[in-house]
Amino acid sequence: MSGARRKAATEMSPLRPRLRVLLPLPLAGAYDYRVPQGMEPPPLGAFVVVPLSGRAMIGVIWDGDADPALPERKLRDIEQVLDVPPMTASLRKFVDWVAAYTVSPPGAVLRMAMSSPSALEPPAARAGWRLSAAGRATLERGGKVTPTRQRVLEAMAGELDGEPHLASAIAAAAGVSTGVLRGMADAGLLEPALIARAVEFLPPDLKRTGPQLGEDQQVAARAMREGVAKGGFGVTLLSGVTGSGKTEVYLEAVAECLARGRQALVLLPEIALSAQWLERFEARFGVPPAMWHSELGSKRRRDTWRGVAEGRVQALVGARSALFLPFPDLGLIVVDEEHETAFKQEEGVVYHARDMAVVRARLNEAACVLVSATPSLETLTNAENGRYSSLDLPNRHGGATLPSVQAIDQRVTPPERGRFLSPPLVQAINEAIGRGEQAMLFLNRRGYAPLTLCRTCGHRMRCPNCTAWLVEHRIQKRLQCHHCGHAEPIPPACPECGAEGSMTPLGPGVERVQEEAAELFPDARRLVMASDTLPGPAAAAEAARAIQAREVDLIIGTQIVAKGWHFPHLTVVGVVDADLGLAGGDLRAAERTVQLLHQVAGRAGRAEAPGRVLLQSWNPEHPVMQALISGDLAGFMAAEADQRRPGHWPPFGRLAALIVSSEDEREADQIARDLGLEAPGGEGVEVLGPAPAPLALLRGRHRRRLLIKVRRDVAVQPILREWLSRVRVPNSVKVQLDVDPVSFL
DNA sequence: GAGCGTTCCTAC
DNA sequence: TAGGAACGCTCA
Repeated sequence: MSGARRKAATEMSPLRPRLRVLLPLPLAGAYDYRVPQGMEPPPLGAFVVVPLSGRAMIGVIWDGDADPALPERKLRDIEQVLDVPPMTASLRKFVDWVAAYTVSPPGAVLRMAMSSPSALEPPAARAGWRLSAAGRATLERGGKVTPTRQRVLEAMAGELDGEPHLASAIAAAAGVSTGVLRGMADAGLLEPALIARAVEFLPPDLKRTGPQLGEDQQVAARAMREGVAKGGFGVTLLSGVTGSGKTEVYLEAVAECLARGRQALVLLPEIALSAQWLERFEARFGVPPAMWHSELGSKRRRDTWRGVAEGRVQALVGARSALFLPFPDLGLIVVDEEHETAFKQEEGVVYHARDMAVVRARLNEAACVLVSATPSLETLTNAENGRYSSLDLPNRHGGATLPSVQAIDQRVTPPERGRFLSPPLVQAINEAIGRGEQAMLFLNRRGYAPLTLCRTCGHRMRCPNCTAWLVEHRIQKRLQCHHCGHAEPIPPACPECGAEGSMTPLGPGVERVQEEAAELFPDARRLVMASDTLPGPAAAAEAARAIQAREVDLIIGTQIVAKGWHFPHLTVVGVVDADLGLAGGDLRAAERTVQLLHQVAGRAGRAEAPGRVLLQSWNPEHPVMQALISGDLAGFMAAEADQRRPGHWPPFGRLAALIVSSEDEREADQIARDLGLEAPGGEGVEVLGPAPAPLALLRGRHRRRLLIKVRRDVAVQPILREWLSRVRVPNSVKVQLDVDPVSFL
């Protein structure tokens, strides 16, 4: 090319590089932008500000080639490259992977990885002062200043490193009052400057050794450390009975990971209830870990996001959304209570944090540890076929024994009419309290009564927006819907027939059990633990403290009492309605009931005093009750596997749900039918439905469900994409996809 | 996700 | 026929 032609080319077609930018919006893919003249092309993963229909938006430089066919006139310039570490290749891959797996737009997944719009703004700055050019010159050339001013100049150049500092800090360093600084600023010796405020995240102390481990624990901890030390990807199932000290074992894996200079992430199902977990972390490492959950304030959120991105956060504990944080070098992911359904995100991008944790670990060449006393069948199956390695702690730590579990047959020793606690359970509680020990009543139902009914006409109080009964909450004096938040006062008369004083609560909730307990055990100090009586982490922590300090005799709680608490003086646990979770034809109803009740039972008898668990059941022969009584959970899970295997039910096949919803019932029906008519078929593919969802009406939307079941070796995502592309869905109808559904409501 | 043009309904 | 709400398209 001649010099003249080259010149013409640059002048006539000012072709500047095009880059793909993924925006945190539910768009089909990345958009192309131009690198403006004079801008160094930002690297892959850089956070950039770009215009989108006139507005400025933050996006990320994404992998792949820009579309050369896109006309030049459509392109806009990248406006700015943000001063944030670029998103790593492994996180970008993870975003793409999750989008493909969940059949969601990649931008919707990216939004989770950007967490909060403010996370990317420059860190908060405070106003301070630094030496001006004049001040510096005065100092260097020995200009004429008063001795106090001279001291300030010297201090700022010397011990304060020439950096901007708060007025108070400068005054203290120079031994003058801040008034001197004001005068110097007026004289032009100082100038205002912002102090970048990087929040400190205290590094975990790796020299501490933590509590003494038992023999089993030491063996498991060593294996775990070795797994982390050898580096690379690998998944380990850490199982063990409640109270066997699994947490201390995996904290050793965390220690090993940190010692190798890599970051560690621990996912908990509900971080708000984890006060005791935080204490254990602090006991091991001397400092609290960084935390990530939905209730973080925007400032803390931004600081933590930055701290993670800049590698200043070494260990972080968080809820499922922490999986999308920008760790530059993640070496370990621990998923504690891996069987918990709280790891499933049910709205927006529908994903299972436990499964995605395994994926992120693989993409990061990191170790992954799944922890549970009652592992899910999915995880057990992966361990059995060798995809995961496994470690088991078969004994309780410190010589404590497992509680004995018995059923109380409600047909033989029923509670009195209108009561819910049977005589044997009442007696056991009385005995425990009499010995100065603690007892617990568990009922997985909030409120006073799950149903309010008119004795005259049979009218039942239902939610106007959902297929659900209204639950009486006597403390708030209201009827509430647990699905949409609808609430109304308790009617004095039947809204249907007008009968006065005819409305009757039916069935028990924790509030009603507490009322009965107040009559039966009037001298016992009682505490109700439910999500509405313990509104925040502080309240939960205080409750745990009061229980440990023996300020409580009887705990009455919903499922939040099942979460890994350590109550050393608790010896008797009564399950008010052990059959509760078994109703309904849910695929995992039995598995989940065993897991929940086993976790509840595990609260009993931790220290020297042996524990006793009593299950009130109308069907004590049920395999679930038998598994709990015998303690043979492995046998139960094996039987569960045998039931699911032949029909290719998960984990031996894959499910995906399509939930069609619309405010207009006929429209929802129509689209569900259309989808049914276009249902894919073929080898190893089966479609069930459409059928009205169990929650046929939710928040005012009518819902229909279809379920597709495919053999394990068939990829369901391409089938789903193709299926949806064949049906025209109006905007008023939403089709929500749920790959690997956990809930069938 | 938000702005904007189009369409359809309603009030005058 | 003007005004306004509802809808849905598009953004590079």
